[in-house]
Amino acid sequence: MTRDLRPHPDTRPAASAPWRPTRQRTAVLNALHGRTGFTSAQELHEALEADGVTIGLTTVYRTLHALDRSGRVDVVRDRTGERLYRHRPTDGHRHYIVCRACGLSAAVEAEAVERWADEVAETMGFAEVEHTVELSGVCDPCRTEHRRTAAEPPPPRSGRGDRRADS
Amino acid sequence: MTRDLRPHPDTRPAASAPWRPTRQRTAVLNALHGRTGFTSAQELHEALEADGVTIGLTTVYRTLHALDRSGRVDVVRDRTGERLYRHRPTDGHRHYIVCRACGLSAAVEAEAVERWADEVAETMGFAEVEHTVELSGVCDPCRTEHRRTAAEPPPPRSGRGDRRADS
DNA sequence: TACGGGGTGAAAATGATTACCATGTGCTAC
DNA sequence: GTAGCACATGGTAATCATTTTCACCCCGTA
Repeated sequence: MTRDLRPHPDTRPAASAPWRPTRQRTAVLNALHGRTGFTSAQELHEALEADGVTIGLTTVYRTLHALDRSGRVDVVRDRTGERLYRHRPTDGHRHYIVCRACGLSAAVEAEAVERWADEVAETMGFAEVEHTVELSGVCDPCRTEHRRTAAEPPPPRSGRGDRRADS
Repeated sequence: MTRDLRPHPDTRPAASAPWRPTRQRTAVLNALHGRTGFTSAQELHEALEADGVTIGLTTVYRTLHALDRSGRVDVVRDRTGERLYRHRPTDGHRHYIVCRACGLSAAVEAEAVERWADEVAETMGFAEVEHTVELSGVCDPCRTEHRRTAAEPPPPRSGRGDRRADS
């Protein structure tokens, strides 16, 4: 029926466990810093293996989870529901707009939304409110390119997260 | 790797096809109107079968898809990524806040977010911008109940979407 | 050296969603 | 009413990201 939502026992103990910077964890972290856009766990795993890093997919997922919990990465979901990760460039909660065609991601100012979420929570009498805001669209370059190559969809430029328009 | 994002050929033709109100489609629609909260396709299917309606899971998914495309239902994703559907009470794009404990859902005023999204789209040079806003929390009743029954998590009151605090 | 607590990862399991495809059903023209 | 056709249906088999399992490794410490 519904997937069990309780934190699964596999990752839960880490809540209080010390963070040991193992070879694999460091590799994941580095890989995340290397890429500037959003990346899926699977992509990350492939990239690591391609770079000669021996690491299990399980470990990638586990590490990404841990990073998420400790707020060191941002997570979005693409339209298929797949989770995409990205190292959090600065502190604090960030939101992004992602190009559906090329994966370009750009941080956006979301103060307004944060305030709105808090407000809603209060007026509705909800506690422990979490919010997810996902913005997607087609960036300018992709749009113009698309106009040129009428028929085919714009070729994904260089993987999902290899470009950026941050800062 | 990444799931194929193209609209799959199985449902695509319906884009221009007429909407035939078949027994199954009517049943799905009725079931959606009967429930006031968000419901997963699987839950809906179970409920229908329980009500004596013979219908394939495939058809439920297909119908929900069609309703989504035509804007007759709202869709959110729970934290596992599962899609939850709900009939759209009025016209226009609506946003909700959903209780993680009991499934209670309430429509919230989201003008602010809409405006913000449009603004962001424009300043970032993105077109065809879509936004997803998901708010979840713990509603007041669940909170008090939880305080009383210390240990166990608050018992899901009556299925994911059987309560509401709309209007 | 034995022990113990993370960590790791291959393989199997899970579970929502889709694809396939043979069959059904309701119009419409004749 | 019946043939033809386009849309619909639904069982079953994939897909596919993510989890779980569990045996094993690594490393600091007693």
